Amino acid sequence: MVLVRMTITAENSEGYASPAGLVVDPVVMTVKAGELQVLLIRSGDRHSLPGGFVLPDQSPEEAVYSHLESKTGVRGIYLEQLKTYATPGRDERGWIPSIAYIGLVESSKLLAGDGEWFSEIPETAYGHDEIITDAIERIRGKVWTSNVVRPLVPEEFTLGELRRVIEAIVGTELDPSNFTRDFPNAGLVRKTGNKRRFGNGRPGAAYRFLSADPMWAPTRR
Amino acid sequence: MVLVRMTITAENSEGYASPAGLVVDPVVMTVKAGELQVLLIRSGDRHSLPGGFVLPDQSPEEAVYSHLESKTGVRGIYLEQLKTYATPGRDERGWIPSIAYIGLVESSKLLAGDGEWFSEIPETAYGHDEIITDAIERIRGKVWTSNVVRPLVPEEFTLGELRRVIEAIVGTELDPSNFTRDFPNAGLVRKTGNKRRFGNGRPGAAYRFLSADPMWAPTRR
DNA sequence: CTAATAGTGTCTATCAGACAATATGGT
DNA sequence: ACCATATTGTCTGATAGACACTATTAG
Repeated sequence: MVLVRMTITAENSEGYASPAGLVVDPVVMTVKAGELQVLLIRSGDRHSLPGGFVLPDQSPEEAVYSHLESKTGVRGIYLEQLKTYATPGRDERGWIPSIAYIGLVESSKLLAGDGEWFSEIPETAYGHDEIITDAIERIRGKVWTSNVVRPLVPEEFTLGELRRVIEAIVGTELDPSNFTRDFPNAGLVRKTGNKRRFGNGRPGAAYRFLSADPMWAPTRR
Repeated sequence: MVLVRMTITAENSEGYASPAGLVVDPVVMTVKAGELQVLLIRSGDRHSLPGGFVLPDQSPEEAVYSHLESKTGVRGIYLEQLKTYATPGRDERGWIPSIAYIGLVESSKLLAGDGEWFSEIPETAYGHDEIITDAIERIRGKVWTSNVVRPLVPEEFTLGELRRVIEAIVGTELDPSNFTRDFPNAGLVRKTGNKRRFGNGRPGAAYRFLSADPMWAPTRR
């Protein structure tokens, strides 16, 4: 039995074969039910990242925000370039490099019905499972020294609230007292002066992230 | 006066405009004369990274090694993907995304006459100066916690020798005694038992990197 | 009362920066 | 003798992990 596939091809004005297209794929993650989850859309009988083709004269950033919004309703988030995947055969449609991006968003920001959150990665199209694995690794590395998790907590939050989110991302439990002592020293958050209740226990001091824009903790050598 | 340019275009078998090509650009750096230097080739009246087009059915990695070797004679090095640059207008030849790579190599490995080392970045073509800036930042971040600098020292080296190389990369002086005390603790090198002279002073213990393959220091949280 | 969350304190081990002092080679 | 490199040691302050203990709220 022979497997037949339709592949797209392309040729440039000099007569050489060229990529059939350029796609962008956002790996958008959230923390929901105490777990790190990834935003995927249905793609035939499998699932895929909510990306798509870049148009001529469009920057990859424009394209990735546009596909993400039209397919899932997620907008106004920060996406950072992760890596480009262009191994031959990765995309069965043809020679189509994919530039992957990462971002975090509150799970409630999902508006359109096409997107769904997954904590276990289902079968994916276009080799998207490798991209997701890389994305999780990258996000884990940035949690301690940058304000990446900001979109996952309210404007004001307690340190316990923040700790639960970080625990979900890194996948391990953290000592609450050490976390309260140490995290504020990273220079990413400040006390607001307000109190805030999280769960049933004693209300705690409310904190804010210093900046809504991407920011690294000071004093990394 | 109107500036006229030939631009390459492409169309795929579905009738849509597609990238005119895909290029790969290696940022190969060395330490020479106590300075971090970048390998560039002449490109008309400017300079550029020794990269080029990816062929159909070729992986970007194959392509980047092949262009690097044919243009500069540099071979057998490790290249790591840095970032992809695809802003419209970046490459005046047309819609041509560039996947950039980084690598380090001993300056003596340059064989072909087309390549040259630069410590000050000259005027570059195709927006390559931005790529070079990003590459330098990335390499500086990896020096402490990985064995990236291995290609820049002999098989066996003294800690002072290694320190000079790292100083050149990060651009600051390091305390010799603290460096000898601390660097071996990172778990990337081991004493060989031999002695080695570097410069005119007292001979020191010779060290080797544990692995020739890319490796991170253990115990990063 | 108990359970849940918040916060302080304490102890120890490790690490980083500054820097003194000594050791071993060349010229 | 003097310079360059190598190495050990010492001090101090910061940091991280483990963990005891207290504080404040809901139910």
